[in-house]
Amino acid sequence: MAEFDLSANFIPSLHKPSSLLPIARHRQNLLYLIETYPVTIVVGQTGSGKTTQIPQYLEQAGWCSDGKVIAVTQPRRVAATTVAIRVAEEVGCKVGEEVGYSIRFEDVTSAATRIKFLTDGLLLREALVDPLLSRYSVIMVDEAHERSLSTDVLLGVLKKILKKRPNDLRIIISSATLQAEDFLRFFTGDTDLKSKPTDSDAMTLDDLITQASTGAGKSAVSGTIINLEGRMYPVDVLYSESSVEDYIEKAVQTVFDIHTKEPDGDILVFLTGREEIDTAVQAISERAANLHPRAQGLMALPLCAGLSTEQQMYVFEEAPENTRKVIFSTNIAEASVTIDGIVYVVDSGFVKLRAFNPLTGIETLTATPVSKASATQRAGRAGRTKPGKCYRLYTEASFQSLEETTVPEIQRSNLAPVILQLKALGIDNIVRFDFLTSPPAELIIRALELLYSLGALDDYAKLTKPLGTRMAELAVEPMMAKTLLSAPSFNCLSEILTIAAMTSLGGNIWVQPDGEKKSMESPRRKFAVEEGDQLTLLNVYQAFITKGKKEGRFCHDNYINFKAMTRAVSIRAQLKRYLERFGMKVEETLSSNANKQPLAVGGPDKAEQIRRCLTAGFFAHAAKMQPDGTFRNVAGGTILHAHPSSLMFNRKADWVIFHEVMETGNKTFIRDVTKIEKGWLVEYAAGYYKIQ
DNA sequence: GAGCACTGC
Repeated sequence: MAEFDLSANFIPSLHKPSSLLPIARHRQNLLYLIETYPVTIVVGQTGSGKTTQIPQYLEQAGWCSDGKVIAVTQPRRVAATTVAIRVAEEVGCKVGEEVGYSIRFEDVTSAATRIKFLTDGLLLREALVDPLLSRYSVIMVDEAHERSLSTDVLLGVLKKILKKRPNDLRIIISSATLQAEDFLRFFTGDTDLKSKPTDSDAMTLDDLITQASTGAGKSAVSGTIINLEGRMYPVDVLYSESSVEDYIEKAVQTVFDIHTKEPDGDILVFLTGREEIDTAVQAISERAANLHPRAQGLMALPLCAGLSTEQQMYVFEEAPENTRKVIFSTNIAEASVTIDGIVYVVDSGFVKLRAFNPLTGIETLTATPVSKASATQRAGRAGRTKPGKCYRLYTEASFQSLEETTVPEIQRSNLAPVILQLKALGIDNIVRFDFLTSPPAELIIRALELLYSLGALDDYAKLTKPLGTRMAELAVEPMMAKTLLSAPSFNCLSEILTIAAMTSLGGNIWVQPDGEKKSMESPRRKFAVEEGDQLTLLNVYQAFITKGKKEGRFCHDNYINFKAMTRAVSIRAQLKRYLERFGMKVEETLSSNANKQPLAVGGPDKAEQIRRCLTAGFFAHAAKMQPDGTFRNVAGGTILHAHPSSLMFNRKADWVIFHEVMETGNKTFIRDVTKIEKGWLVEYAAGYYKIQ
C-alpha cells in the first residue's frame, strides 16, 4: 500500500542548490507582482523550485512581520512533509522552527513557525476555527491543476475570504499552463480576459504591470499570471498507426521494441490496475528469457498503491549491470510518485476513475480514456533527466478526440461531506457558492437529501445544532459521523469508535504476502464474528491492542498490516478527543472483554446494540439477501454482491447494512457488511423509508 | 466463489 510515510526517499534527487534554480532570476518580478496583486498564478514545472523558493523569498521580503505566517498547501501528505524538510534544510533550521509542516496526526510547527506546509484539507479545517484564516499573510495553493476535491473547495473559500481581506491577504496559485487562465478568471471574475501566460524573461516590468491590470476594471480583485519555466527536456511523441485492440499485449510488444532498438534508458508503462500490471509483468518475465543470453537484460517491476511500501521501493533501485528496467504502473506515477532515469514512456491511454452516480447513490470505478492534459503529463515523465520518447498506444486522431482536462473530482463525487463542511463554514447557499466549476445539480440534491435524512440539516437546509455542527467537525463521512453521535444512546460508544477508525482505513487491514492467496482466509476467519464485518473489525482491533502491539509476530502471523493498525489507533484517539470535546463520556470497555471466548463483543446484547447503532447511521445502505446469495437494495432495482473480502460473501443473511458500495467491471460490490433486523430500519429511519 | 486508480480531515 502507498502509505503516508513513503518518506523522503522519493524526492532528494531533485535537490539542486537554490541559486542555480531557474526561478532565482524571477525573484524581483515575483515579489513585485505578489506585492501588487491580490492573486498571482504561478506557472512552472515540477523542479522549477516554485514550491521551495517562493515562500523563502516572501519571508525574506517581510511578509511574516507582525507574527504572520505563510501557508503553502499540498494535495498530499508526503509532499507537505518532504518539502518542509527540504526548505528547513535550506533555511538552516530544524523542521518545526521557522519552517514547519502540519498534516493530520502530525503538527510539526511552533510559535516560531513562519513558513508552514500543510495539506489543503487541513487548511480547510483550520477555517472552521478561524474563518478568515487571519494568521496567514500569504496562502499558496500548490498543484492546483490537479483539482482535488479539497483544493477546489479551498479555492472557493479563499475567494470569499479575499473579499473580506482585500488588502492584507495574498493568494498564489501554482498551476500547469493549461489551466492558468481559468484560475485567474475565477478570482478576477473577468470572463473576457484575453491575457496569455507571461514569459517574464521576454517582458519588462512595465509590460508585466500592464498585462496584470487587464481585467481589473470589472471586479474588485486583480491578478496576474507569471510563467517561470518551459519544459525541461523535449519528448518525442509517437502514435500508434492503427487502433489498438489489446493494449496490454501492445504495451508488452512496444517494450520489447524499445528494448531491442533504442538506446539505454528505463521504461515507464501506464496501465489502469493491478491485474493488468501483473499480467504485463509476467509476460515480460516469460519472454525476456528468450532474449539472446548475451543481450542486455530486461527487468519488469510493478508499481501501484496496493503494494506494500517495501514492494514499491524496488522501482527506485538501480537496475543490475547490463539490465534495463521497465516499470508497469497505475496513475500513481503520473503525479504522486516520481522515478528518475525514465527515458521512455508507454501510455495505454486509459485510467481508472471514480465517479458517483447521483441517481443510484453508487460509486463506480471504471477504466476511462485519459484527458489530453493527463496524456501530456504522462509524456513529460520521459523528459525529466534527458530528451525522451513517449509511445501512445492510440492513434493521433484518438488523441485529438480526448477531453482537454480530466473532469474535476467535485463534478463526480459524493458531495455530502463537502456540503456539510461548507455549511459548517457558514456557507448556506450551496447552489450559489462560487465553485471553480460547479458540480451538477443532481449531485448537490442527492447530498442534501442524505444530510437531511441523517438529521444534519433541517427543513430549511440549515445545519442542525448540535447534531449537524458536530457531524461536520468529525473527520469521518456523514453516515459514520451520525453513527458515532448516536452511539451513547445505544451504550456502545467505545466499540463504535473502534469500528469508525477501522472502516476509515478502507480495506488496508490485511496484507497479502507475495504469491500466497489461499492462506489468507483461515487467519482471517480466526477473527470472524457471525454478525458481520464491522464486528469482526472490532475483534481484530481488540486483539491488536491486547496482543499485537507488544508481540512483534502477532501481525505477521495473522496477516495484519501493522502500519494500518497503528493508524487506526491514531484515528480512534482523534475521534475520541472530538467526542469528549462535545461532552460525551467514552467508557472504554475493551479490558473487560479482552479475555472472553468467543473473542469480541461482550455478549449478545452488546453486539445487538452495536448493530442497531450502525443501522441508525447506515440505514440508507440497507439491502436484503436473495435466495441466490446476492443482495437487492431497498428500492429493489440493483443487484449487489458481497465483496469477496466480506464474511457475507459465503454466509446466509436476511437484511444487512453496508459501509461502502462500488461498481467495478460489471458487478456492484458491497463491503463491510453487517446483519440487521428489517424492523430496525423503520425504527431508526421511518421518514427515509416512507419517502421511498 | 473471486478482487480497488489515487488522495485527504
